[in-house]
Amino acid sequence: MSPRKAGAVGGDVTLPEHLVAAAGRLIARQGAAGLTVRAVAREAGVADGVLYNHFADKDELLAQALHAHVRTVARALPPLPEPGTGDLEANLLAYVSYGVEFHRAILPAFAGLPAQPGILTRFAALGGGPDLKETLAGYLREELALGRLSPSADPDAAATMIVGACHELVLPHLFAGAPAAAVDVPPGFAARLVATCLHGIGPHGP
Amino acid sequence: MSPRKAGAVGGDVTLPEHLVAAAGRLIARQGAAGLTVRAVAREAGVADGVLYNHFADKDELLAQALHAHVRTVARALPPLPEPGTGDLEANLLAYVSYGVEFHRAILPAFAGLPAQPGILTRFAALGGGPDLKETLAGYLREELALGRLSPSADPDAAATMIVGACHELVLPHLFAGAPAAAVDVPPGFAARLVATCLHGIGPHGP
DNA sequence: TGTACATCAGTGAACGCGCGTTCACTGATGTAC
DNA sequence: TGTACATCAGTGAACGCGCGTTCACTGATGTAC
Repeated sequence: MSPRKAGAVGGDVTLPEHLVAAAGRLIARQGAAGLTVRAVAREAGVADGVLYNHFADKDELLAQALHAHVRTVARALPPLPEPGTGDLEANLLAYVSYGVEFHRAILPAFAGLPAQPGILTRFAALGGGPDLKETLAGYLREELALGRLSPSADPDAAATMIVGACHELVLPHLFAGAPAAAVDVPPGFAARLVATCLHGIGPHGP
Repeated sequence: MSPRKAGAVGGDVTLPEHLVAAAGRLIARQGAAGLTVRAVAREAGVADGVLYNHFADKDELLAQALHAHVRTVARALPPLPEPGTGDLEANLLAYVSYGVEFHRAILPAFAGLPAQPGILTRFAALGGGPDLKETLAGYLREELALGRLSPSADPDAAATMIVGACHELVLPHLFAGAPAAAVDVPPGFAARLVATCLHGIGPHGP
């Protein structure tokens, strides 16, 4: 009852998993936008058409590979700080570092995808990725409730600015054609972002 | 010595200008990423191949159309405030409004283009677009020199956060497949961003 | 145990399509006489 | 002024290519006897 096995699928990995992993490697290397099903098949070492035995179409395979890629990246990052623990400034710094690293690894994979809405729709149907802005806003709301922030602090506005800054440090490189790995943040810049957010730039500040 | 005129080119507009304008209309409507040369020719009301009499290839035409689109958008926006004039908070608010409007109009046109580096390279060779982050940083540097900001204010960090927030308000819509026009910023959110940037969220703030 | 057969996931050549691009041809206009 | 010709930008059918997808075929494995 067992039919033949695919050429390059080894061990206890199923062929769909093998295909998702191969697509994920290509996504990490060159983004999801320009991928072809033949490139995925070659990377996986299997026949061109085999993906249609396990996935409805190319979009479904790439959406699953994107989802796996995002989870892989998130797993490799250090955990985010808990409200009320440790130094506030250090915690915000951790959020900024996390955001920059996360977007450095994630944005290149998504670059170009707005032109292919099918993949994004299926990716969203899989639950999408973690929402860093909402996570940070939640963290700030709790710190505010704990009295560790100014009573007039605005968690949503602050989270939008901090996460936006993380985007801003990565995005221009994508549009300049630079490789994703070339993104480097000047030493101390994250600390300057945190200090600006904590103390403000207005004339009444310290 | 005058050969025939293109079908739909009227008045004193040259055919290259007519093609760039047609491509610009399509870019404003649906972005540059999925455009085909046939769609541009149909929009312009001319033959498919005529663009190759005036442009090296598709990338050159689209890069010029993008450049024209960006200039058109920038012309339609109100001028940015000058350092040392008017109310500081109102000036920052003007920068935020400008940034949101600018990105709302510009980002959809560029969505998907990182997958087509040729267009971006040619666009950059045309001088690219205005660098809002650098413009805002320059403004803040002058306000700092005029003593209208805290002496410890960090213009680059603040500009990165403010422009990043403008991106952040527009980008998620692009990745959710929403039409560009659907981007709406909650009333007063720009003011909250400015207040957060001016006064900070730290426990020592007001 | 050994042999013949049935199963069905994997295979990869082929299909249809849309793309960017080319180029032989068209025809409106200026020139020559 | 009227007629014949030369010019050359515009035209659009056709080309070559790569894509996503299909499907008749292959062959390793389990089953029957």
